Amino acid sequence: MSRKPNLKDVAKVAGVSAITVSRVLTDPTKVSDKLRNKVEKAVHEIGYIRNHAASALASKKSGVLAVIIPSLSNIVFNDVLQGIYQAVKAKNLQVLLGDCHYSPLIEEQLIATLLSQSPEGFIVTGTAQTDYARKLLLQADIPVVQIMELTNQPIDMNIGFSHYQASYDMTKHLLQQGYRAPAFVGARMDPRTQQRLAGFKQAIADWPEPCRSFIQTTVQPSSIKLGGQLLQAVIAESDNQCDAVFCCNDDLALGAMFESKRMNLNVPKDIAICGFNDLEASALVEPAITSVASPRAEMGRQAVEMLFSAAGKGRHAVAPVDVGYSIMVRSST
Amino acid sequence: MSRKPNLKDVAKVAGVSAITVSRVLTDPTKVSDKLRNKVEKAVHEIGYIRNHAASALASKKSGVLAVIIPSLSNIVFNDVLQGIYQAVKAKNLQVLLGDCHYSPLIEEQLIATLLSQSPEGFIVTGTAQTDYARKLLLQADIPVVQIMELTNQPIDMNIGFSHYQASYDMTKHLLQQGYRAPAFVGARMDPRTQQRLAGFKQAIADWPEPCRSFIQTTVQPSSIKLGGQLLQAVIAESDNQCDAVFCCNDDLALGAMFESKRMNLNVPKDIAICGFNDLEASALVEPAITSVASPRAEMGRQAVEMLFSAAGKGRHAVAPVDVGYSIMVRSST
DNA sequence: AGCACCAATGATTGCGCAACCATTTTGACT
DNA sequence: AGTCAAAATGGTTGCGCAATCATTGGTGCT
Repeated sequence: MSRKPNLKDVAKVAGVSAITVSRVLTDPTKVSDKLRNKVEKAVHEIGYIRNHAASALASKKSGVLAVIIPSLSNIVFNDVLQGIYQAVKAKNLQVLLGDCHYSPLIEEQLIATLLSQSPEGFIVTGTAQTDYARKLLLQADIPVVQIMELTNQPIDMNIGFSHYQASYDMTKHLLQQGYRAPAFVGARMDPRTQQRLAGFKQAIADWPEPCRSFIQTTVQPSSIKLGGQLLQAVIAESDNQCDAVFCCNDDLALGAMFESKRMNLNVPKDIAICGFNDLEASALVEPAITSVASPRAEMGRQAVEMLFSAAGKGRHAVAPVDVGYSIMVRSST
Repeated sequence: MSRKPNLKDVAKVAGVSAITVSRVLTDPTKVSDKLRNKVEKAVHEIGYIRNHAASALASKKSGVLAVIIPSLSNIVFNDVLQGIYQAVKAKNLQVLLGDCHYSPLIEEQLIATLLSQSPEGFIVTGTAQTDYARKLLLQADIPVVQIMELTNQPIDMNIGFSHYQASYDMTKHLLQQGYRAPAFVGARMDPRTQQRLAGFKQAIADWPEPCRSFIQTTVQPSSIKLGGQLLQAVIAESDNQCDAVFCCNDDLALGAMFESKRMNLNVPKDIAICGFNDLEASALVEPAITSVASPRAEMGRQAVEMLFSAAGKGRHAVAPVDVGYSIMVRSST
């Protein structure tokens, strides 16, 4: 046999009908032990592997879960992915992963492409999908979960936490520690970073005593190195007045921390540094960096569970889930 | 229209035949401008998305690339993945990603599962596949690339570099710097880590002058924290004799570096520290950490290219590729 | 033994698309 | 205008499987 074996070939070898072979592969309990053994032997003997395309076409089940994240290089989404893969392992699912590079337009194209695989569920990051992307997702009639942030107008289901509120709390923490000239340092400036910036501004505005504040942002992607550069920039721009730096993520914060060492600045005396995401390194550098922790893997896991409990129940089958966050106060502030 | 639109629905709206719509989607140059415009308008209007299962079944092309990595949490494989995704973007391919958690048995199951999707190519990490996994891959009659390491018996194609040689060179560097009691610190102990350990041992053995060496390993997964613990352990075990620590990766090296600060050890005077993989942080901590750099994203990119240039050419269409490495000497040694 | 009922198995059919081949239209040339 | 080749378009069919319904065989009961 040169071509790939199909169900009929197995059936012939096993001396049963094709549909019986199919049943052995999908639900062995439906077949008697005798036939099942014969079939399994035949399958192994000729190395039969089911044709997924035909199976998906006939059954209208693709066994595929579509996931779009904004970046493969940002370790934050890796944690979420790990949770997703862990939850998916038990179920009979394959993950189709797309990286939209923080672009809603690329995301839209990816959604169209991934939808062509008839995924049984869709996980997208954030809430900034284009109108057409939303339309496609709604039309697909599959459960959709938007993760990472919370929104009032979810496409379907939603799990995340408030970056605005977390940032507000962190800024308040800085002010409570006595810092009166905090700076917000942001890179990439994706929607979640902007929400963090908004929380920072509001916390400053709400503070009863007078205080100054500085803002230094760039659309460049985050990196540790960039954190050092932005620290330099904000110190220069503030004319040495700023006494605390709230970095929009821990990569920048680590970079700022390393740079402050080089500049012989004492953290937290000369300047406080805090970040966001609570990467492992943040807790282990000296001084350890105050950061915002959130249960990312758990969020990924729950997103998958939501997809499953929502299957066939129409839109908004599961209420939005706020996974919360914690301000991990450490010696850097 | 409640059910999902299909080719015929689009054809009706556009006033053409179904096959014309199909052509617009697969090769627009085969259709006149007039019809193409009509079709594209209709597609967008009703939000048509091609059914991939049917397409794959009819055309015998799945448009899928299977990739297996040992860990999603190890940032090293992220770099490779990025390269893969970048290379795949241009081609009309989707990536099916599997995480085998460093287990050949899970890998074997994953290979079987992913093969059912009729991938047009397969990328696996390392060279430690089980015999049955190798058989399945060979039988599938698709191009296969083993990445990360080099091997004399590749399943098909192979791209990577010698972890043994890199480790040998790094150890030699330590000895040349005058350290005479280096320790190798390893976690996870996957095949590549073992190759690094072997390189370390050989370099010690080959060194003309007498020197001591220490080895501290664990099968626990790597982490920054673990790096600190292993540093403590190796110092204790060597009775304070060891003067250099070669960590099997940069996570451990960073942890060792942070820990050495806490222990008030001067790096590199009291103790040298070096790592492997050259993560961004390694170059930016103070003192910067000597490490082994390799072109990981480029490796991923090239692996995809190899799959393509090999398509239809049978086994070993492309010779093994050694992407090499560089010892990044920094102030920690 | 006879009956009812359920489990096990089989035959037919259609999922949605692209390959293949047939037909029509276009346009380049005499 | 007429001819022919090439380009554009359409009709029919089958990819391999599982849903559906039909049939067979077995079991427990009176």
